[in-house]
Amino acid sequence: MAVVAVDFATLSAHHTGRTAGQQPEPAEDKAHMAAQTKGSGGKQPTINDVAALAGVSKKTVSRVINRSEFLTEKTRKAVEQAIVTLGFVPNPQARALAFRRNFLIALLHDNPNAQTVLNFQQGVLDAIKDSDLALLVRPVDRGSDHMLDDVRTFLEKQRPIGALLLPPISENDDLAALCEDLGVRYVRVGSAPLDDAKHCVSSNDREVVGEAVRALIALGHRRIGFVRGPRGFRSAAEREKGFLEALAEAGLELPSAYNAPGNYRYTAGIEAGEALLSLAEPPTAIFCSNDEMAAGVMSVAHDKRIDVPGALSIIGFDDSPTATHIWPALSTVRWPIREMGVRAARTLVPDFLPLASKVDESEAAVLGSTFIQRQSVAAPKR
Amino acid sequence: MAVVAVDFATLSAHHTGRTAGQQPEPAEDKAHMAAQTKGSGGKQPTINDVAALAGVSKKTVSRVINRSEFLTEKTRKAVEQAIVTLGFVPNPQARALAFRRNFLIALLHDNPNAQTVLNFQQGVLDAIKDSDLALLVRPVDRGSDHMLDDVRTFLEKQRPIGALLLPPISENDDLAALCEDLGVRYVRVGSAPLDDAKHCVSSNDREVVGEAVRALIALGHRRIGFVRGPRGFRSAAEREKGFLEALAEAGLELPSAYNAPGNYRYTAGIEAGEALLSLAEPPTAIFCSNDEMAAGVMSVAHDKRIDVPGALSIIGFDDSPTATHIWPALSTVRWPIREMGVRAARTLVPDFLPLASKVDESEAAVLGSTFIQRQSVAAPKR
DNA sequence: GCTGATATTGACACCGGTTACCAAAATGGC
DNA sequence: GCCATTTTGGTAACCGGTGTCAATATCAGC
Repeated sequence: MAVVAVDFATLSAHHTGRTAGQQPEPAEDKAHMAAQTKGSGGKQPTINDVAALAGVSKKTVSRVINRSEFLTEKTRKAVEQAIVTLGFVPNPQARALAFRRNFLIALLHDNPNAQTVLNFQQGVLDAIKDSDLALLVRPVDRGSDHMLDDVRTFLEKQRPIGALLLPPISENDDLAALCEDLGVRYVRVGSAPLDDAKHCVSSNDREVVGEAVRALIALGHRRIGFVRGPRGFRSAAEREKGFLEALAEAGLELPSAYNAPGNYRYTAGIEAGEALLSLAEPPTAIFCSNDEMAAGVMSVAHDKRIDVPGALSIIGFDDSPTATHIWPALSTVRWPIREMGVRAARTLVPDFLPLASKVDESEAAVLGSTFIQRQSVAAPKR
Repeated sequence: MAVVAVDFATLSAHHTGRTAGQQPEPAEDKAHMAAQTKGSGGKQPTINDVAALAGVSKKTVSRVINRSEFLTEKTRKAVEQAIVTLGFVPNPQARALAFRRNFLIALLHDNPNAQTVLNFQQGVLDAIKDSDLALLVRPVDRGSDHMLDDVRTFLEKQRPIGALLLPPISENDDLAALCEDLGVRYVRVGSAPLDDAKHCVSSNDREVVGEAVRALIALGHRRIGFVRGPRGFRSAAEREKGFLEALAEAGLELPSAYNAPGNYRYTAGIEAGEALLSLAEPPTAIFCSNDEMAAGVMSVAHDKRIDVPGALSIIGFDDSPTATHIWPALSTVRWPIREMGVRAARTLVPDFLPLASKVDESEAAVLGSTFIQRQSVAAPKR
């Protein structure tokens, strides 16, 4: 399931049977005939048409297309003129076949946060804009038993040059190993370095969470609660570390009652809020590992008529649309996701991108998240 | 900009100049060599390898792949065995070239609501799961002057079988005409029929908005405000019509002061809220043309200490994540977007999908939106 | 004007599939 | 058992590009 760009007739080592896919086959070798596009007034011109019109060989036209340096200006001009005249556009499939390599990169994600995926995608597109590359987007079902097989099938079918792995599936080492094994490049995106610099782009979530917590402490908060992300997620672990470090730095402790479990969902925020705000001595501030849970905590506060931020400060993480839509607007940490998309693409396929957009080796592979102050945070009441 | 799946070396009638795309060409015809994937222990098996192993001709293997009906069970078994043994996966590019048609459909969108795009996308994927098709996703910059040219270039390069147009760009007739002209099938998704049944999938927003408004009236609301969507959007017009019709039905009028402009953004909701709630006689209920603006209105209500829903009921539209994350949870209209994705795909390429998923001609092309009651609505106070 | 070196260009095979067309084999009616 | 008919498999050409490598054009130097 969840296949964005897949499913050529399935006959792989992994799925032996014939697929359910039924194809119209009125008579042998006539399959798909009914589906021919009409085109507006004829076929697309080919490289041969261009060659004929320009009075050169198709190879020369190919050279022009691929910007070979060994061409007379005169020849190039003639060919370009012919190309324009005919409205020629090289056939990507034919090029891919001849090059023995396509021009695709894949974006694999299993992200609950749609905005994150689209922002990252936008960054990738920014990066590959002036290249020959195209992007296939493919959601992955993290929960599925055959997730790895699904991805394998996808990669085998599409054979992209490389794959971009968004968290949380970027944390899956088997997935990285699979890419490696199939000879598909990969770059993992994470909250912290997940791999060597060639295979990873990350942000400094931990530090910035610390910054946010220090801001709370500076305001005078001493009783600060924490809503965790799910166990086993690197992002969750980083956020927790950053939180605990900042607390320790200030000589504060986290009572176990202040440490609420969560799974990044709104309902978990509700539960955590109920638990934390029912305590005899509730926290005056709560750091939530993502915005959705923060929204849950905040609605509990509203239900309980607890003033935010007067009686309770709340901080989230992600800077999702929710963060600005809820009231009061949520202080949160913004992940430079679009920028990470750009960086990830550059790291993945530096050799296919315009020079201008290549990764400067001197740049750190870690991009900075930002703590964003909004109305959900204030000094605690006396 | 905003190109998800594009950009083969650009030399089209529309962009004559050589692109900035720089390619590594250490020596002529050696381009891209450095980028060869290593593959894990050798090349991918081809149809020839399968044919050799199975002791048949490649044509026979091709027949197996394409499920020709004229084959002995014995032959088929032998070929399938060979395919499995070698782990053969047909090369999509080669197939596309030979078929003179690729197996791509494109999803064009320019949607502020990321969740909507991903949900729709998921529906499309559900529909094409067992087919040979793959999906290219491409954001479109509605605001750009050369939007049409960008799309044209994209379609010419990728030559997808068809394109799915999501609102609001689905409302652009020029875009539909462009597809028609290029021989690319298309299906437009809208809040109301935008085209004939072959080219459109829509929901019944108008009716459901009416239902929502009638619910308000039934609760006793008489002073009902309206926050419009942007002028020129079909979706906005439909919602407004539904609203006005329901009001008229009940013999109510919409004072012009109760009719606030909006552009689907949160800030417009804030402005509308400020305006409506500052009136000497403010509305007791406000219908907002989308959730984001509803969130804006709600935060103004909170700022003004107006109790929601006690003193003010609010209804949104979209059932975005925001609707459930804000407090109190927003009553809204859910658009059956995933289902529409399924339907749109079936309408676009019925001849490429398994029989089971073909559109039943008897089904209406209009899918039902649903009014969802949540906590933001109650009877008006006396 | 000739020679050799170098820059440009083209002929041709090939990428991995598919179709057109034909031949061989199997089937079946008489 | 024979011939017409149907099923099956093979050969060659082709889809629209690119790689190889040889052929041709250009040019500096003598």
